[in-house]
Amino acid sequence: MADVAAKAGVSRALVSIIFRGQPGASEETRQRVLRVADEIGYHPDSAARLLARGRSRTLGVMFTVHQTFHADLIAGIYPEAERLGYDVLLSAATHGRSETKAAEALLSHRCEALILLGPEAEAAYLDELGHRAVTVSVSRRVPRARVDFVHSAEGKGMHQAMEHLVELGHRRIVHIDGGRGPGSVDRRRAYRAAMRRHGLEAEVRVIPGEHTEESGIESGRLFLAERDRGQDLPTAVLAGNDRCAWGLLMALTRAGVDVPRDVSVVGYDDSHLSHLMPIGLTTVRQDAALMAEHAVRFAVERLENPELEAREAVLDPKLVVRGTSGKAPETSA
Amino acid sequence: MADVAAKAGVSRALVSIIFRGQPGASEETRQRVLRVADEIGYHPDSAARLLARGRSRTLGVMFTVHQTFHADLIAGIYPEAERLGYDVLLSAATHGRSETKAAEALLSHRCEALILLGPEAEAAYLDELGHRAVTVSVSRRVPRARVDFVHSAEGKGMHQAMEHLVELGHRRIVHIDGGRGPGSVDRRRAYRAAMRRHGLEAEVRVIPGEHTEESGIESGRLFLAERDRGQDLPTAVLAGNDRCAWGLLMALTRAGVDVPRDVSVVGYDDSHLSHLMPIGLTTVRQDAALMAEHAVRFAVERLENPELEAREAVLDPKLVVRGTSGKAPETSA
DNA sequence: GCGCTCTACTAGCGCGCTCTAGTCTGTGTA
DNA sequence: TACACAGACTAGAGCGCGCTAGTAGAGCGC
Repeated sequence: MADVAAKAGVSRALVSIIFRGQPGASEETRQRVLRVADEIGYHPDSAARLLARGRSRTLGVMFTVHQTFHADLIAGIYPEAERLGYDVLLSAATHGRSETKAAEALLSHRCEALILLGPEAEAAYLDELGHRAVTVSVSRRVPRARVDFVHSAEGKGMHQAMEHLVELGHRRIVHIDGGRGPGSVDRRRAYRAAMRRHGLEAEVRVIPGEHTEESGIESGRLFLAERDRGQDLPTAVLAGNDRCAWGLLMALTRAGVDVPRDVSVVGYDDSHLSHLMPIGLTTVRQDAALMAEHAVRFAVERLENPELEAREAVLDPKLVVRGTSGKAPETSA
Repeated sequence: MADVAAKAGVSRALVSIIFRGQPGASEETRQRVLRVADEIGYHPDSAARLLARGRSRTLGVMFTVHQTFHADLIAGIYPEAERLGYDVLLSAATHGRSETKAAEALLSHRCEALILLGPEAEAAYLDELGHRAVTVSVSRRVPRARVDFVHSAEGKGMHQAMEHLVELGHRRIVHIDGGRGPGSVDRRRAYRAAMRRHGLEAEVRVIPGEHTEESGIESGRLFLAERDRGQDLPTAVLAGNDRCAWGLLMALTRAGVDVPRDVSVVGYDDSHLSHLMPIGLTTVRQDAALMAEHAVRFAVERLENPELEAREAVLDPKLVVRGTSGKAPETSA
């Protein structure tokens, strides 16, 4: 920067002004300085800028690397952040890299706010994060923590899915839950409530699972093993999310079970994968772009007005009926 | 930091030493300072650290958000980077956020090296990046650019796949290519060479595509439309990558075409999705963990020894035979 | 001529840390 | 006793910017 200033015959301060796009420099000088900078190959150093300015205008996003729905969310976060003049940095949690590490990395890189996509860490830790920086949790409710919360109305989504299945004549409806996964508790509860409402209390069955393909496959194997022992298959399965639904679909299909003739399968998320299945997946759609937008806006608004309380946005999900759900098999009535 | 120093009754310099884990502080003081820091909630500010140290020890990784193979690579990058004492920052290219933007973001956040996963930007731009920072390209060859290159031996992979198919009696083998996607050129070339070698020049057919599910679906539709017009289906298809193979599989399966009885399908990558298909995907395996390891090591080695020339690592891919490839239908001989 | 405002620009402090070049003890050695 | 030396610690410069407070000069009205 000093070199640019010297070569252009101005002070460093003016170069600074020009690179920040601030008024206070004549058009002529501006052009000259920019040209000189380009020749030298000068790019402002954001570490120094950050340090001097005290603000980074950077949002940190933590996600899970194989969670396809997160990819959809990320795609939605970038444009909104850019619109509001914020940078975005990503940090992934993977097998072998805890959420804690991912979050700390973002924080130490001076992200002003954290957007956590479906965090599974302990509530106490999330609350701590909420005190260290503006924090938004997507999909995972963290009660009593200083954390904004964006999610879809899990209850409504499950309700729609259940109505759909019951209308198709299903009674033996099983739910594979999402374990510690975000939204799981609410979905499980809504499933139970819906079953009860339809007088199907006796049929309630929740299989512990998680939001992975493997979990779906495992549940599928379980059903098949039960069938081989003479039990009936469920007529419909409400999976914890699309990935789980997919795994289940694979397991059933491989074993010659016809979906939806023998078993109906319903997912959750409507990640972009769900219409890329052998038959389109009936699923509960969460609008990723909209959720991302809300998350970014929550973060930015609280950054610009620290007085603000943590808020909650509930978006309406919508059942998307595709090919994996159909009439209940007659024999099962 | 000053607060910690004051409260612990030492100088800032000593606090710095302790937080860097350097020798030069007694165990007793060390404990005391750390305890005080914890009480105050002090975390070292990496922007300032970075500025003062002149080095960030941070690797920037650019990836494409929906490219599942990239997720596998990222999962491999973290542990290796951590082992070598480097931080990792992620920046995604998406629809609406160009690779240029993603890369510039990393650079302006002071990443010392860039690891580009399957970049599709112009070679000239990649070369420019190579001059601005240590740069490693994974999967995409950039001739004559100052960029390290990690990839698998595309030729060998395609060779194995072709031998496999020919052995199964296939002759009408079509290749859906990957367009501008990384490795496409080499794969296309290897496909042509293999066809020639087996005296199948007349059957050579390359369908322009890309590394997406959509591309696979489209190609599938094309084949089906041709069949409806009386043409024969190909007996085997070598897709550009797993995602493309998957899309193709979906399109064919939906139309009642049996894979592998009627058509064999072979993918490329062996992303973690490929064994999650209705029937396991026969595919050419690229070892993501190993590629990631090489990429990180290249970057770090060149950072610590700037004299080093850009290098190339070629890893041997390996055909993984699963369920989607089988004997050629007899009628097609 | 004066004071005023406005534009174009500059001086220099400070952001929070690292790092070099020390100082100050206490201990072993000739 | 004198001297070297290691260990524990500190002073203070400097990393590359942003920003506040300021100056110099042009233009204007009276």
